[in-house]
Amino acid sequence: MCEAGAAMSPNPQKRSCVTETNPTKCSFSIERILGLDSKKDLTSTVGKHNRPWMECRGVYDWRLPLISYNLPIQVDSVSNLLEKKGVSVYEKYCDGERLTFKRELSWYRGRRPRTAFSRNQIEILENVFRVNSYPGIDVREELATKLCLDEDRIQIWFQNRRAKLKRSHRETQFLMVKDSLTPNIQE
Amino acid sequence: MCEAGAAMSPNPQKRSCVTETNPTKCSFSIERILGLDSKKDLTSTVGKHNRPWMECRGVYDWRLPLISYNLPIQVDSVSNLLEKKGVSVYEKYCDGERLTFKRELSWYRGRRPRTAFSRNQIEILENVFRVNSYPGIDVREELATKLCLDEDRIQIWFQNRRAKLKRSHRETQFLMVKDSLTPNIQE
DNA sequence: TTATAATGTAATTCC
DNA sequence: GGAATTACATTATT
Repeated sequence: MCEAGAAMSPNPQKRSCVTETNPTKCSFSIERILGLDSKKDLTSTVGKHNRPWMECRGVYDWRLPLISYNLPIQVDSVSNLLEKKGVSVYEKYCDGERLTFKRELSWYRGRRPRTAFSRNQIEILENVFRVNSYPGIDVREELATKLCLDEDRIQIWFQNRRAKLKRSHRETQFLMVKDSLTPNIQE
Repeated sequence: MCEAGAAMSPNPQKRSCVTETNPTKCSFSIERILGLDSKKDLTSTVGKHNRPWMECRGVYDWRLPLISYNLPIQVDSVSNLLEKKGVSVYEKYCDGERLTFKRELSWYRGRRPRTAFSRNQIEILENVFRVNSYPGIDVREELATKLCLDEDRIQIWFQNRRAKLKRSHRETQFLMVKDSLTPNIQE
């Protein structure tokens, strides 16, 4: 998660840095003491969240059958598979062979199914957002009750909504600056 | 994160629901929606902390120019209001009147750019964490030197890491209790 | 393809 | 230092 876009944030560190070059070659021996060279098992203890939608069956079972068919496609990577035309999401769940694939499979298993807000839900959320984009826990709970949503969904919605607003502001400002800095050559 | 408050309660959403019926007939109290009942003055603490990235210019100035773009406005209604009154962006920063407004602004004015730790940094931090999740100032300083990070980042990282660990423990316990209380009817 | 729900986590604030 | 909450970057779904 952190290494993907590592060039994103400007890191004002200007000391001589051994971070990327040779981390195992530090003069002090923390790495050795801690056995830094051992294979990493950092993923074992992380990412365990409460995901009730994974447990339940029946109406709440959003997952697709795991052992129905065999995927007749050979792919080298999950991304290839994902981008392959004609391969439905349903089929993707059914391959149990490849490691990367399994990893991705479990990944799919662990993600909450995307919530599709109804029109009215959106309408109310937007109305509240216009007045207060940072509703407290009480308002969120009340909204959750009224809208038949988890409070978590409310909170996430407001977070995403704030990000969207900020994005739009940024774009607006960018365009304004761009326009103001661009002399109108046409005339 | 997203586990605030009611994160532990799997909400089956079976309550009586007004979502589709009458969205405009909500019984929210104005004060609560507006967040006026629990509004705290966060502005009094602004500037109380040491935030060198706010002061410096040049290479350390991660911010975009205050004027023209990267408008740190979130509440569009207020923003529109001010702009209609001819208040410039810079003036908005200096506005000492509106608490909610300053609250929004303070986040943008003084927020440190998100640090993207490298893979090696994370690896070392995780290794240290396994051995000691409460490193003293000496270890933190040593880590900071070796990893080319501010000691502050180290401290925050361990703080967040402890929170993460605690979260995972809590969720594991929750699942265990839930499982033990759920008789396996399928046998 | 786009919009946005969901995720992980660094950063902030208050206690 | 912990709890809660936020912004931010990113992923994945529709």
